[in-house]
Amino acid sequence: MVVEHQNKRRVIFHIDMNCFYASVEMAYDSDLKGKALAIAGNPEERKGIIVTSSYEARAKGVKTTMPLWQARRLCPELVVLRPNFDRYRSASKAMFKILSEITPIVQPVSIDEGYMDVTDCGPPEKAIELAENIQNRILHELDLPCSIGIAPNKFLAKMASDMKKPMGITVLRKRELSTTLWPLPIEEMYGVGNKTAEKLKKMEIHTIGDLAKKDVYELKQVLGINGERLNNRANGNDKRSVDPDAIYDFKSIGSSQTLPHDTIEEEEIKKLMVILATNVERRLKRKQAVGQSIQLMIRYADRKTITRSKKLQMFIEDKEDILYFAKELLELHWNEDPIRLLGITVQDIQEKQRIAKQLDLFTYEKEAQNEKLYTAIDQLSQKYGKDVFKRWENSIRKEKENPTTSFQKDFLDDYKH
DNA sequence: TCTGGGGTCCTAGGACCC
DNA sequence: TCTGGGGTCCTAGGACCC
Repeated sequence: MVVEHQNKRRVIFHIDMNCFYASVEMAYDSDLKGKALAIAGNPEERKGIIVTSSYEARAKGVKTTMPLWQARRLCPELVVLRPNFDRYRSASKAMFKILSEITPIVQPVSIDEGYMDVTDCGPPEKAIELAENIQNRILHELDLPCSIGIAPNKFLAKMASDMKKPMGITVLRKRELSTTLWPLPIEEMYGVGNKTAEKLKKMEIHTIGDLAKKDVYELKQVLGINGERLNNRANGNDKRSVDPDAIYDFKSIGSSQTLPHDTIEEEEIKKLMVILATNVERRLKRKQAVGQSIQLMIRYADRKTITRSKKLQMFIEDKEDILYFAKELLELHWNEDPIRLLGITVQDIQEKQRIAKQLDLFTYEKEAQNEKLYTAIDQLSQKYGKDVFKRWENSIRKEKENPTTSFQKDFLDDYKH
C-alpha cells in the first residue's frame, strides 16, 4: 500500500505557447491578426533570419531559421517585425503567473513553455477540464493561444503538447502508446536531432516504436548513455520531477554577436568585446551572481567555431574583469583569420550569497591595502590553504595595469621567486 | 543572396594525485 | 627496476533545444 502511494500516478501538464513571438505581436496590434507575420532580425547586419512566424506564414512554407530573403520569395505579402524581447518577457511573466495560481509546482523551461505537476489539483478525471480552464484564461486575459499536453510524465506531456496546434489539448496515456506515440517518425521525438536520427536510421529504427523495441545494449553502443535514456522515453518512462527551482540554478551567462562584416580590424573586435562584456555584466548583476570560468567563442568566416575557456582562481562579475580575461583568451587563441562572430560566456556561476568565504577574502584585501599584505596573506593561507596565493592574481593584474601602490609591486616581485 | 542568440548536458583526453 | 588503476579536475567540442 505504501509503495503504491509512493508510485502514485502523476498528472503532468506541458504548456506550449503557439508561435509565441508572433502571437504576442498580434495581441499587441490586432491589425496583424490573420496576416502572414514573421519576426526576424536585420538582414543588413546579417541577422535576417526568421525567428518565429504565424501559421499563415508557415502555410506558405516560411520556417524558423530561414533567411529573410528566402521567406519573402515564398511569401511576398509577409509582414516582418524586429523582435521586441521586453514585450515577450512581460507576456511570458503574465502567462506563468496564471499557471502559478493553479499550483506552485510550475517549471518554466523557456520563455514560452513550462511544465506543471497538477497531481494534487483534483481528481485525474478532471485534468482535461483544468487544462481547458488554463487555456481559456491565457486566451482571454492575454489574447494568446497555447497547446497543452497531459500525461503521467514530462516527456509524454511534451510530446502530447506538440500533437495538436494551435489551441490543442492532448492526453497521452501510457497504455495507448502503441497507437499514439509509436507510429511517429523517429525525428519527431524530443531529444532526437539530425545526427541521432541518422544514426538510428542506420540501425533500421524509423519510428518511435522501433526505438522502444530496440535492444538497449545495442543502443548504448552507438549513443552512449543517451541511448538508454531515449529507449526509456520511447517506452513512456521518465522519472524527472517538475522542479520550480530549476531556473535558479543556471550555470552560465553569455552574450554573442555576429559582426556586420567579417573582420580582422582590432578596433572593431575590441568594440564588440566591450559590448559583450557589458551585456554579461548586466545580466550577472541582475541575477546577483558571480562566475569562476570565462569562455570565448570565435566563429570564423567559414563558420568554423572554436571555444576557449579558462577556470579562474577568483570569482568575477565586473565588466573590466570579464573583458580582461576574454581579451587574454583572444590574444592567446585568435589565429588572425577574419572573424564572423564573437561570444563571451561566464561559467561556473554561483549566487553571491553562497560565497561568504570570498567576501571574507575581500576584508583581508582591504587590510592588505593598509600595508599589512604579508600578515593578511599568511592568515589567509592558514585559513584556506596555500591556494590563496593564486587568488591574488587579481590584485597582481590590477597592479600591472595601474601601478600605484608600491607594496603590491613588492608582492609581485617576491611572488615570482 | 544563407544560416541568430540564448542555453544545457555529455564525452573524451590529459594532468595530477594516491 | 618497472610499473596498475581509480578518481577528480580542466579543457574543447558536439548534440540538442527554444
